[in-house]
Amino acid sequence: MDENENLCFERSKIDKINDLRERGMTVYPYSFARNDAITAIKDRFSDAGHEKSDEQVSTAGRLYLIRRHGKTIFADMGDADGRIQLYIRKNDLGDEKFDLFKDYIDNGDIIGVTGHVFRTKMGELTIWVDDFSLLTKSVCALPEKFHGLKNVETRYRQRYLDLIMNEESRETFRTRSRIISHLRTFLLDREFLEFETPTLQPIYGGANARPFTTYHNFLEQKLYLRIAPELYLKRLVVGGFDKVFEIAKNFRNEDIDTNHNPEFTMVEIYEAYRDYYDMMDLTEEIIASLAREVQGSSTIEYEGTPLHFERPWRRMSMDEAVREYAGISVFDRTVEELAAFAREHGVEEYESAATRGEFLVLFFEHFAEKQLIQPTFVYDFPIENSPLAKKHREHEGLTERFELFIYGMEMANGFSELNDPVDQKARLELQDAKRRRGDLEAQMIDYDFINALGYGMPPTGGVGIGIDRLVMLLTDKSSIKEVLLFPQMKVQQQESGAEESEESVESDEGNAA
RNA sequence: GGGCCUGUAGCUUAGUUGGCAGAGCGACGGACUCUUAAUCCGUAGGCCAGGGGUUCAAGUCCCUUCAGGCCCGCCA
Repeated sequence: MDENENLCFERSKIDKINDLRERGMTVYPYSFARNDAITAIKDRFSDAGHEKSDEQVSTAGRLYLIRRHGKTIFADMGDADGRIQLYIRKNDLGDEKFDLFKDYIDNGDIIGVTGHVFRTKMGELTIWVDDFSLLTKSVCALPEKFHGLKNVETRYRQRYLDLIMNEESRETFRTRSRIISHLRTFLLDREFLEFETPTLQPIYGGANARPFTTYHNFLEQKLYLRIAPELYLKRLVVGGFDKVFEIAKNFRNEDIDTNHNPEFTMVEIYEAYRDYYDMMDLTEEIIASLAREVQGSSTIEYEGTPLHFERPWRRMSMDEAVREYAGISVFDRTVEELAAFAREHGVEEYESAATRGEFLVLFFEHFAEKQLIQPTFVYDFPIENSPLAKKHREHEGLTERFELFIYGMEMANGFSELNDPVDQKARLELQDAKRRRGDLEAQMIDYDFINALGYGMPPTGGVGIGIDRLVMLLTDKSSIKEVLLFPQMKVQQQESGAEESEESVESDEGNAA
């Protein structure tokens, strides 16, 4: 083995494979007639006694723990959902077959077995093996059998190993799958249509964030990975699909931490003839339903804190939240008074705030956000940083926008969608001006989107729910990396060979010029 | 961007005021027909993340680079 390749291959296991092939054996066969999953066998034979069952079973899986006892072997075999013990005797298999197992089968190998089920003297449900076949030889050593794989970095970088070794990790991702599946069913049952809109977008929008940039060689044009599907889904509402959703991977070129990964999953939902109150109701229903589905209860525990999902949830305007947690109402004060208040209380970045609306957001984030532990909707955001939300029906300077906070984390964001094309044009022009002044996260103007609104979008409510954070909440994980199968990690430096040459990847900037 | 912490064999890890780098599992060889972290005997396996320094002597102290974790800031 070339040591520069940094492979986990083990000499002794490669040697075994060569021996087996010399003896005419197939080390990597094509299929196996597996009749039962392990959990099915355990269920079916739960009341088995010490006598072998009449019925023969056939199952397959990975060997986790082989215990050799001379002419007898015990082994634990596991598949996706369970483990079961195997009992193998020389008397039953014959010398040749038994020695084949004894000498050539290792922990980590995948085998198929046929046999009968019984319970050992110690009470363990076990397959008394009549015959086995090697289905896949593992050439890399499994981590330690008792402590398993603990190293966090390895668990993220080699998730397959994490999944092989850690049932807790498998359980987390099973739950993630169930959450997405249940979410989809929930919406389909309510006659929403699921669509897929472009991930590669010539103009990005729908959120304030820095994009990833790429280039299409044939079209000879710059493209962006979407930061949100919002503007495309609203085009569908214009087109007449009045209940739509997309479970979308979004991409944001920003920092990575325990709550952020450059690519993440969000469900965005739009329903015509609804407003933001309706979308709060819908969000509440969805998340409460998911909690019940996953935890079997409307109360879950997150980092030791019970969170209550029974409806209705607390709702407060941003102004109310600031009045309660900061003890000040921005609408009763001058901007100068607000700046003084901010300085007194150590509010970061207050120098750039010039309007009551901006102070409202600053104070909310500084005083209130982290305190919103139980599910809480905060609504009526200032117009300054909500360019896609409809103006408030009563309050000047505010929009009909809400966010949902749980355990201080932002979980969802929704609006009464802005459908006045003239207003939308003006708001995006404002964003564009900010962008041109160097605000890297301000939005571009998508004139085609404005034209779509020009044809008329019915009054519409929309909401986006962050799926990764929801999975964190429902699986009690404190890092987003624990709920992403393959979190983004920095590429590890290769031992630099002399022939190392940069693939001639064309740089975005160069091509975009 | 700031702070704190971590990196020792394939895995899990010990390593004292600086004094020969140790164990368990796994691997390899052997014994063992109801074990289950099986047990018992033996063998091999380490550039202590990389680089530099202090010292008679560095896993240990200092500087630096890399990777990772946690917290803060920033950000939907």
